[in-house]
Amino acid sequence: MKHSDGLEWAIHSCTLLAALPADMALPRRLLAEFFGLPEPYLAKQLQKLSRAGLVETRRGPKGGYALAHKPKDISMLQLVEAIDGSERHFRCSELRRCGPTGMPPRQYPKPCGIARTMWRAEAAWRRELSQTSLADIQQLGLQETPPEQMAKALAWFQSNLPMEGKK
Amino acid sequence: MKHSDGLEWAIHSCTLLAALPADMALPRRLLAEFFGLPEPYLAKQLQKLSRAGLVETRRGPKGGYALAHKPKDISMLQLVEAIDGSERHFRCSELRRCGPTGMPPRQYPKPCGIARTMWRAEAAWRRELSQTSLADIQQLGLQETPPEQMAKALAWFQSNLPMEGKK
DNA sequence: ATAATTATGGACAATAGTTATCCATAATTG
DNA sequence: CAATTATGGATAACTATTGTCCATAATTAT
Repeated sequence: MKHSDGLEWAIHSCTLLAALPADMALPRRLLAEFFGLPEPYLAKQLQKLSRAGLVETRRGPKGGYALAHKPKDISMLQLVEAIDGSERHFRCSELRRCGPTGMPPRQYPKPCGIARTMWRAEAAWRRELSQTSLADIQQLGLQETPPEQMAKALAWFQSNLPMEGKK
Repeated sequence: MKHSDGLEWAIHSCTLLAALPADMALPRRLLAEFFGLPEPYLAKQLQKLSRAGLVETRRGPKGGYALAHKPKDISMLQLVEAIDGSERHFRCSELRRCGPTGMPPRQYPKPCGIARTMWRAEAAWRRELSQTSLADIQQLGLQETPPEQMAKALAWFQSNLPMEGKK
């Protein structure tokens, strides 16, 4: 019972994209290098974000990934569901219908109380996640990133970005 | 990202144990048969419950499993953690320290905002689970079990229980 | 047009986690 | 002593996650 590592990567990637100038796309090679992640697998996560409509992609030179919406309009829940799916974590296999005393389905109008209880807890979890936006995350990041790293990151991008480096 | 099937089995098993007379233990063979589950693997789940101190075990004839506490004193959270563990679902791999711009650990006094956000949501999930007891689950079960199944189950136990059947 | 850059999606392999079984052992009851 | 029952270790099958590679399609700049 754990989230995939890809989820963490995706959230960090989107937080970084959120800091980019509006019209700019970041190629995944740079994304992967910036975080020290395996590029081909990060690509899978970005594809999921793309299919979920959370990031836009542009092919070709000057292409890459960019947020499809403003940071305040992307919730953590959307990111989580894009990567880990939106299926419930607890699956009810209708154990009450199994075994020598089980009855046919129509005898059970409601989902079983155990499942309802587990699902209620999941709903509370989702509610929390839906109330935090990428803008909130970005805000936290800006507050907590050491100034030295901020400077280092800026410099790194300036010397690695496809355009500005060579201009 | 899903709970193990064993969790569902464990919760159902405990709900059944909750209905037993106080001094009675149910052998796992009967537990497995009642729900139509593979006995050796169910045994693993019961072992986890036992190690967590949620069920008591008695070996030998007339032995088996019984709740270690009153149903109202066992929370769903305890059951979930006994089976699926109490580790956080979201693991922070400190991505902010990775890559060409990462800084040494001491530069980051607090856990990263992304992790804190994910953990806040997990806390909400835990809170819900901790507020529901096995007694609540039992109550739901009693309300929702079709009367026919109740009768069938009673009869099944009477003819299969080690003692009363042969007396 | 052509060449270079970049994302896409499918196939595939390695690793880890879950599910499942078996057995020798220990404890208890009668 | 014999029967019953849980324990814990070893192991195997299965499934999901993690990770890589490649042919293809799209876009940009020259």
